[in-house]
Amino acid sequence: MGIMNQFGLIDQPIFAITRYGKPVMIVQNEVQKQLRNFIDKGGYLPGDRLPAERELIESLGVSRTSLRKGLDALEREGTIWRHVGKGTFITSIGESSPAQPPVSSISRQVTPVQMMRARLSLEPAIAREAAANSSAEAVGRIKSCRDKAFEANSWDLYEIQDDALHRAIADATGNVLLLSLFDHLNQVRRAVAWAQVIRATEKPSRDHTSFHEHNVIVNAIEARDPVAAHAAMQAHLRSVSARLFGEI
Amino acid sequence: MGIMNQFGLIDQPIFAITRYGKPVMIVQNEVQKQLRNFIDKGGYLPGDRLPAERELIESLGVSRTSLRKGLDALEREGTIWRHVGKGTFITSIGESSPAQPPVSSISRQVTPVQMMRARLSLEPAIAREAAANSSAEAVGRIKSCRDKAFEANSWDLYEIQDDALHRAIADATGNVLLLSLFDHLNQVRRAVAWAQVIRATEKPSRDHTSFHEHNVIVNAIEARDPVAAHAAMQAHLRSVSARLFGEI
DNA sequence: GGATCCAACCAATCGCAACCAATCTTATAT
DNA sequence: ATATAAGATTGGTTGCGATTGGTTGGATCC
Repeated sequence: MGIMNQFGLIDQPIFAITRYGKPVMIVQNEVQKQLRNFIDKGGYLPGDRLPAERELIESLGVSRTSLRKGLDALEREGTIWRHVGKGTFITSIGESSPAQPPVSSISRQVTPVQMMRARLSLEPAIAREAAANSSAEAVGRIKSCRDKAFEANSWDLYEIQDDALHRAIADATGNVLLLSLFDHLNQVRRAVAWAQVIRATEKPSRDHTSFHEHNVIVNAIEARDPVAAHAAMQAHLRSVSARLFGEI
Repeated sequence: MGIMNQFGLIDQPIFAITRYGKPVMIVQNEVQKQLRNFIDKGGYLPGDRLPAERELIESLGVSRTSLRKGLDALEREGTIWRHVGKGTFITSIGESSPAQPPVSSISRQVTPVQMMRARLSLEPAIAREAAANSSAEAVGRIKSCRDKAFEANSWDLYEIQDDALHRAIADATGNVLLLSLFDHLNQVRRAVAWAQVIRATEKPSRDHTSFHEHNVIVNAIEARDPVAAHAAMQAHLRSVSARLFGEI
């Protein structure tokens, strides 16, 4: 390939001096013209794939070196787009798709213990932020959730309200990003819980330790005590963890 | 599945230049388009089961590899879900997740300070988990990243290597979910940083405080000292934060 | 001397086929 | 009738060969 400067390939002279002293734009590589023609006549639309280079050199009757020089120009210009192993494509507008792996894929790989450790990594910090930043209305919503969870008369309903409580806390941070992280975690948690442990362990004793723990958390947040909120949430999750696995 | 890079599947052109200024909405996986069409024409309703992959490749006339790539996209998008031994199903409304808002939306709403607080909420905990669980190979990768960051001779390159270092730490937790949370955070961070602060602040002093902080973190992880790792990461982020905002 | 051509090689990707593990179905034994 | 085992089906994974854009070095031509 040619020499690179900071803008790209140094390729053709931009202009030349005729014998009569009049500058003339050279504009294009001969091959470049052929390529443009080939694309137009061939009816290629945005997104379409051009023939492979090794085929093009036969269609156009040029060497691969100069073909690639022409393609380089077209790519620099933005007309085409190339990628090794795939081919050369007519440029089109696509969404930049960041493409996180789907939750189902994650939930398949993550073990219940890892899930618990992830919750322990994130949720106490969220409780701390909530204590530091929550508005009065947010605290009100949290307390409402706590009460509904307490009054829940079925195990399923309790889980729903427990979910809502934890999410209300994340919402109380006033930090969209933290809320988004919590939601992401929670989505995976639902998938994992559904597929694995929870249902296997005993469902009975809607023991009141969780309710007490909830109270400690909510009180710490209402008291705007970040350290206590962090500790309370950590204790709560450790308690849940202990019930599931018998330890951390 | 295709090869993953740190952003996801390598697939179609990420961006393109509209020479005529008119954006042309195109490009999904091609197969993805076919699949969407197939689902619509086939009258599949939420909860219905799609034909097996080995049948679909005949109906659509594509290879199983690329079919699965299309299905991956649809699953990530939430329109289908799959389970080994059962099949592929159209997502039913009940179990459809609340649809995470796209990264772009979040990055628009989140302030740099909130971003920093989110990092402070998650990354120290990740460092702790890394110290507790990292394998020897993982530590090696981390140290390699640290060295590359140290040797970076441009600010841009440093940022890239710094990114890689932090991600290597998240990877060292061995916890797919934590890694996924980190990636989610990082995606938003890139969008926010790009749009707002970072570039506005001074770029000069590649001061060595960050390098020293990196060393402290890496050493703590290598020493398998979770508490120290947590503290070191927290100190590092506080230091970065101080440089950006002048305080926490 | 510089551009061009050619051939060989590299690395990313794709298509294919075989294999794995979870699940469902069916047959068989008690 | 129920329980258990064997087989079939399904999504998930891996390895191989072919294809494709990217790169390099030497031969050739002006």
